[in-house]
Amino acid sequence: MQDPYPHPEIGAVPLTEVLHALSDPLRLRILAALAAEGERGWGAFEAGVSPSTLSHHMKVLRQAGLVRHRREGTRCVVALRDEMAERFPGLLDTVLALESRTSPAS
Amino acid sequence: MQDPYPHPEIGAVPLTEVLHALSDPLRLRILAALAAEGERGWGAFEAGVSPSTLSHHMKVLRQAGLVRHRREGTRCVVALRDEMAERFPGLLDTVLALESRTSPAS
DNA sequence: TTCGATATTCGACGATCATCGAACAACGGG
DNA sequence: CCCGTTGTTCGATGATCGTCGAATATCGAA
Repeated sequence: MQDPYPHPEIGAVPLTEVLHALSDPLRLRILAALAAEGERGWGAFEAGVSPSTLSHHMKVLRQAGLVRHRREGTRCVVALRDEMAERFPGLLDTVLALESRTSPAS
Repeated sequence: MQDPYPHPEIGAVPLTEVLHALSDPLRLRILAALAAEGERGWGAFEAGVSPSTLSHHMKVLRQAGLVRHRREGTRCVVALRDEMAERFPGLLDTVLALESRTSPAS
């Protein structure tokens, strides 16, 4: 948990890396939660996996330019990174819309 | 090269499987070529990989419901599978549009 | 300064992936 | 019927992935 977190230059992220980051059910659920309810404390995710695994997925999302990590006191706040909508317009919106239609939010 | 080829029920394909199929540069180029010029003989792809590798990627695309393989005499014709636009509307269009903008067609 | 809460990093493990060459199967043409 | 063309399948190999527990780092609070 260092600060600052390494975030990639958004223009340097390849499309295929973003698509790969999106191709996992858990990561998709994380993004859907962020899109629905805004930013969120790291610990507030009920992922059903160990902390180390969750940390791994967060890192994949961060390196793909999809989320930003920010330190807030002793915790970590995760938020969608809005530059993604400029880098790849429509991509995240489309995928999340399809995801919610296919696997309905409880 | 058997006939008929096994094609999945389009409704049974998970979104994450499609996204995974899309997350490879070569597969993306194959789809872009099909979208740009319509169906195409298997052998007409200049993929820069061995036939067995190309066959593998074709299989991934087929199993993800993105393309259809059809036998035509002694050859094999590959085409985009249009049911994909009903299963996941806008997904392929969005991705291909972004791909062509990011890596310009020569 | 010591302690607990919070998240990352470090092996390790089995699974999947992208790639290749070799062997194989199916078909049309001689 | 034998051949060449056309893809697929079958190991094999090295890389990456998802997962975990243990160890570690950082910060606020006591």
